[in-house]
Amino acid sequence: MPKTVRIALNRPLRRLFDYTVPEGLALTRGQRVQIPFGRQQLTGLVVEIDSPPPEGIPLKPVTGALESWPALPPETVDLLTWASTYYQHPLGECLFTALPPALRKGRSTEVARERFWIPARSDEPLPANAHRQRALLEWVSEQPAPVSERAIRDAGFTLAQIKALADKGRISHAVPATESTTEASPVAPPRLTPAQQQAAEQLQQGRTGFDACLLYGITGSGKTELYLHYLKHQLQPTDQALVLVPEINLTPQTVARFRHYFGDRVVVWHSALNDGDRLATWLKIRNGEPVVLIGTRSAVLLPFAKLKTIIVDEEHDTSYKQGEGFRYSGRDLAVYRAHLNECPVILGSATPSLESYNNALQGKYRLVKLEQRAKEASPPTLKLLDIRSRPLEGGLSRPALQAIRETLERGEQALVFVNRRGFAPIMMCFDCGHIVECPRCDTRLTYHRRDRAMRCHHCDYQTAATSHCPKCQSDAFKPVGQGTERTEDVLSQSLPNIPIVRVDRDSTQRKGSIQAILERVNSGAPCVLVGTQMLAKGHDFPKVTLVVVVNADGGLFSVDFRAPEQLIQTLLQVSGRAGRAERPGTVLIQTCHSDHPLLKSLCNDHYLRIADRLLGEREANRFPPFRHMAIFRAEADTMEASLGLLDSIKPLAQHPGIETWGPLPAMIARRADRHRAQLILLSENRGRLNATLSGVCQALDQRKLPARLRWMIDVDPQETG
DNA sequence: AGCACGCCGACT
DNA sequence: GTCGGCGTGCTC
Repeated sequence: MPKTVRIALNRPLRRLFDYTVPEGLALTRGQRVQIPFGRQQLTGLVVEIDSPPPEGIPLKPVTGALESWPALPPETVDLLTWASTYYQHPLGECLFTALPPALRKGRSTEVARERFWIPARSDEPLPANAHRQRALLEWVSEQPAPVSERAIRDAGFTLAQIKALADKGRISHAVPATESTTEASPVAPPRLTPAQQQAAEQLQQGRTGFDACLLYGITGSGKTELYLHYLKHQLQPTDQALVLVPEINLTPQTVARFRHYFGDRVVVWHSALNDGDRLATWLKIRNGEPVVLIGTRSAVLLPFAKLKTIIVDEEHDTSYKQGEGFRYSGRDLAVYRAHLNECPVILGSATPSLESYNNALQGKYRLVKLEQRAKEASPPTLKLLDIRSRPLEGGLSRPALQAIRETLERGEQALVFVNRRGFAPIMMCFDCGHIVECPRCDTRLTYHRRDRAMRCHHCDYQTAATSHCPKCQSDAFKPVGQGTERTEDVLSQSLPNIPIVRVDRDSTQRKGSIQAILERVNSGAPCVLVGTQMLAKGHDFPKVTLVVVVNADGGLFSVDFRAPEQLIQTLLQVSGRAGRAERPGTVLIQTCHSDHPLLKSLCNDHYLRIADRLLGEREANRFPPFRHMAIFRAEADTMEASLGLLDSIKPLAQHPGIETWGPLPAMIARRADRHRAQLILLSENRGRLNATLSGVCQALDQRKLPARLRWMIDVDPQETG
């Protein structure tokens, strides 16, 4: 009987395929193989060896292995197998996300692997006319060994010349020095303030093996120093470490800070890497080189061989949750990975997610607090500015504008936070009441005055702006509401000679432009920053002493149960930009609801007290984290089709201990001409919820659905609209 | 997801 | 007559 293996493919199939193993081929779990599939040749991953062969199906043999070693080590396969079940996403697609693009489609690791050469002891003569080969040999002998092939070619030699010398045995392969990723010179850990020192000691007092810590450190308390200090103390020379950061925080400054302490050990992983860099970095990780990897969400899936510490910075950040396809949470997988590896994980934030904070309260995570700013400056003072029946210009009230003026007169900088880009979120006719909508979505078009365009922020639709109402031709056709462009314009008019710097997705599209902007701002001249969410994340503006929040009311009455948490987090994060240097900061929050308890507590309480209250509300309503949530989403050409599909699966989901809500149309019911609906599942019991999801998936897989009717599952959804 | 097969409409 | 639209079914 020939041996058989079970193979996962990079296809949206919730099943595996069995193959026989040809005589003499040894396969292990996690190995890449070439296999015949229908009439195509595909790359697969071995997930089970010596699996019992299925009855009555003639098996094809594996064509061959792509490497002699497993591309994914056992721990990584375990992680992704668990994730596949937890998030109800096909195993093959999960596993393949842990491979760099080049390896997903059967490219060889050998071609891509950087070769190194050293001169060899051989006296085989070179032909008299081979002067390039002679020159190459001489050049290689002069370089510190081993010399990378890249360097040889950069020095003006060709692959043919290298090969000719290698064939004559005059040069030979060398194992690349793994020492290339050690610290250039030992640097002492960063100096800590007494408060940081105390927190550092608590971090280090974790039990051996798995240990999860929630580091609550207010903005400006110096969490990054703590991470650096911790890694310096914790990491052995051969260990690997993973530092997860939100995309926007992965700046050259952050990397430079880590490089200062860890030199060439620091390696980055983010969406802007090209396929070549991705493969090279992936191989480093896989080869067990002792890197300190700073990466975004997907870095948690890399095939670390010697992972000994994980840090998740800004753990509350919603961008850790993948919003499509394999909808995993980078933060939650980090914690599970620490479990598998029996290593510590630190979740850091000034505004911890209610999920993590609850875990800390339950004793699942240790809570370490750092509640003092590192520099002398005291925390910013928050003030509510009620704007009911106050005249506004570009969204700014007189007192707010006056405060900005005074800040500038003191030679300091101000930051204005507006939560929408563009000029105005709505264009409305004051004669007929017409509002311009997206033809493909149930949304309003945003007016972008800079390029005279109307744009949908939910699909790629865009059209030229008109000066008259497109319906009744009236010229009483006006922008309504605030966008960053409008606030920028008003500030330019009110504050002539003062630079107004807008920071949003539109103004920072060019690569590196945000860096240029930040450098200019931090050079220190008085200026006003106007921007969205982007400004609230990661960047420090030492000269900013005033933050104005144009409108805080958006999140106060939202239907999304996470809205209050996210409002508070955003406001505190943007507040944290103020007064980072010696000068204390002020935060003015414009609102029409200055007596709203949530906003009042924002000014009076510290974050954990607010979090306690919000958790209380979540508990009273049996929302996560007090029950587990999953959403079935459907989209189709009609709402009837979407709702119909969800209606038909609802009985399958109605098990004891599972509550279902809906199906209901999504908050934006039509998006890019697709009609979307959702069915929400809630349960106290994670296992039962998961089993229910599995059952419904199986039933749906067996059903033949029209091609244009799509469904998906979102476990632990971030957006419930 | 691919890819093939198959069955109808509108072109040289 | 055949080129090509995309509906359906299958992949160990």
